[in-house]
Amino acid sequence: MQAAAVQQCDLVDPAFARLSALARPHDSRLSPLESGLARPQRIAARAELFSEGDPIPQPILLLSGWAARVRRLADGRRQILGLLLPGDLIGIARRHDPVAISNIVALTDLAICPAPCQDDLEDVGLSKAYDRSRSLEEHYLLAQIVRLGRLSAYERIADLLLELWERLKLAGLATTSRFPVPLTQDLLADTLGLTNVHVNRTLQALRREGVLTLEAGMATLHDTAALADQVHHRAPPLKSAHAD
Amino acid sequence: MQAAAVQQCDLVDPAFARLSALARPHDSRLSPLESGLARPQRIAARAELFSEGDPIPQPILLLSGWAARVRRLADGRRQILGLLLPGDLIGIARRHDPVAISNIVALTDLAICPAPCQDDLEDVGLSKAYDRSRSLEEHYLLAQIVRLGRLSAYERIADLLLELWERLKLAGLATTSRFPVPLTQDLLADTLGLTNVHVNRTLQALRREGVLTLEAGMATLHDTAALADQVHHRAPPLKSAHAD
DNA sequence: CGACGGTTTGACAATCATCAAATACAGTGG
DNA sequence: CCACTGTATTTGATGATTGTCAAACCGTCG
Repeated sequence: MQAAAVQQCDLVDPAFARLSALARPHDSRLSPLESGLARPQRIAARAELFSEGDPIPQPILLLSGWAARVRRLADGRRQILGLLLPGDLIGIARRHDPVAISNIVALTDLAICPAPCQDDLEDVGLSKAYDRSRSLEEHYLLAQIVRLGRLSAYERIADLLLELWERLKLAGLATTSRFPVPLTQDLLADTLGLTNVHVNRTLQALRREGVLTLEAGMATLHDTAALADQVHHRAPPLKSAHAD
Repeated sequence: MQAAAVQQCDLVDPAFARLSALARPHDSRLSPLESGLARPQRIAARAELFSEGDPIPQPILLLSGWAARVRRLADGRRQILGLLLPGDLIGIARRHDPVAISNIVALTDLAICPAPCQDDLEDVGLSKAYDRSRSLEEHYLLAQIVRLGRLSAYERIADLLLELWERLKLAGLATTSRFPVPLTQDLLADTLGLTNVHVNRTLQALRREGVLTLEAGMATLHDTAALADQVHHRAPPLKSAHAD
C-alpha cells in the first residue's frame, strides 16, 4: 500500500482481509485491489445508495459500515432482503449492463470504493475471490429464505447472529464471540419478518436463557459451538424428495 | 431446427421460447442453442438432480417439467427455496468450478440438457439471455424473501401464482390465465413457509372469493389485472431508509 | 378390494401481531 | 446544567394468524 492508501489502512483492512480469505488457497497477488482503494467515498447513514433499476456502472466494494438491501410494500411494510457487511461486493451479479435489483440503503456511515476491475481475468486470485463472493451472496439469500420460511422467531435471531458472526470473522471484524451489530430492533424485525415488539421479547428470552446477548450495538454469543450445532441443522441429503 | 432436433420440437420449444424472449430485443441467432439440444436427458419425478456441494460440470438447461431447490432441516422441516420451470438454467451462478449451492429435486418428470456453451462470448444473444436469466433468478429469490417475510398466507399464494404465471408466459407455457401448476398442497406449503392444512384453507378462501382456483394441477387466475395490482405492491423508493 | 397419496374437516393450542403507553437514553439548545 | 426532543427499548393487554393433531374423505392404481 502506498502513500494515499496508507492513512486509510485500517479502513480498507476488513475488505482486504475478506477478499484475501476468499482468494485463498489459490492465494494471489491482489494487487489491483490495493491500487483501486486510494479514493474511498463516504456515505452517510440512511442514505440510499441505489434504487431498484438504477444502473450500476461498476461493481462497488463496501469498505466499512453496514448496508441493507430493502424492499418496501405499498402499505408501508418493509422487508430487508439481506445485509451488506464490510468486504461485501455490490452489483457483481450481472456481467452486462448491471442494474440494481433492489434498493440499497446505508444502515451506518459507510465507506465504499469502486471494486477493482473484475474483468481483468489475468488476476486469477481476485477473480476467484469475486466468484466466491457471488456464491456466498446467493448462499446468504438462501439462508434468509429458510429462516423466514421455517424457523421460529427464537431460531431466526440465533441463526442470523451466527451468520453475521461468521461473515464478520471473514473480514477479521470478529475475533471473539463478541462483535459489533449496529442494528436496531426495528431493523432486526424487518430483516427477520417479525415485529419490533416480538424481536424485543425474543431477545429477552435468548438473554434469559444465556444463549446470546444483544445490546448497545454489541452481540455476544455465549456458547458458539452449541449454537452452531443447534442452528446449522442441515439434514443429510435424502434421495427421495417427498419422503417424510 | 434440423434433423435430430425436429422430433423434439415441442419438447425444447418452451426453453427456446424463454431464452429467445430474454435475448430480445438484441435479437440474436441463438444457433448454439439448437445444436446443443439434440440429446435431452430424462429424469424421473422425485429424483434428486444435485445435492448441495455437488460439482456441476456444466450448466444445465431445463427443457420440460418442474424442479425445486430444497433445503431440509434436521428435524424434518423442509423449505423449498425456489422453483425451476422449463427454460430455467441450473448452475450458471458461478464462473469457476461451479458447485450446487442447494439440493435440486425433480417435482415432475423432467427433460434436461447441457446448456449450450455460455463461454462462447461471440454469441452475444445467448450470452445476454443467460445474463438476464441469472438476473431473474436473483429476482425470484428476492421475491420469495418478501413473500415469506412480509406477506400473509393469502397474499403469499396469490403472489406466488402470479409469479408462476408470468414465468410460464415467458416460456410460452401460459397463454391464458389458466395454466398448469403441478404442485401438491404439501409442496406449496413447503414453498410458502406454511402447513399443508393452512394452505388448503387459504386456497378455499381464495376460491370462495373468486380470486383464483387451483385444482387438479391447473391454476386459474380470475382477475389477473386486479391481482397484479394488489400483489405487485412495490412502494415508490423513499430517500430516507428509516422513514415510517 | 385394499393401499396409497392427496385433500378436506374439526377442535384446539401456540406463535406472533397489534395497539397503546411507559421508560430509557442521547443530543440539542436555552 | 436542565428542560426538551427524538429515537430506541420495554411492558401490558388483547386478538388474529397460523400450527398441531387426528380423522375422514376421495380418487387412482395394482
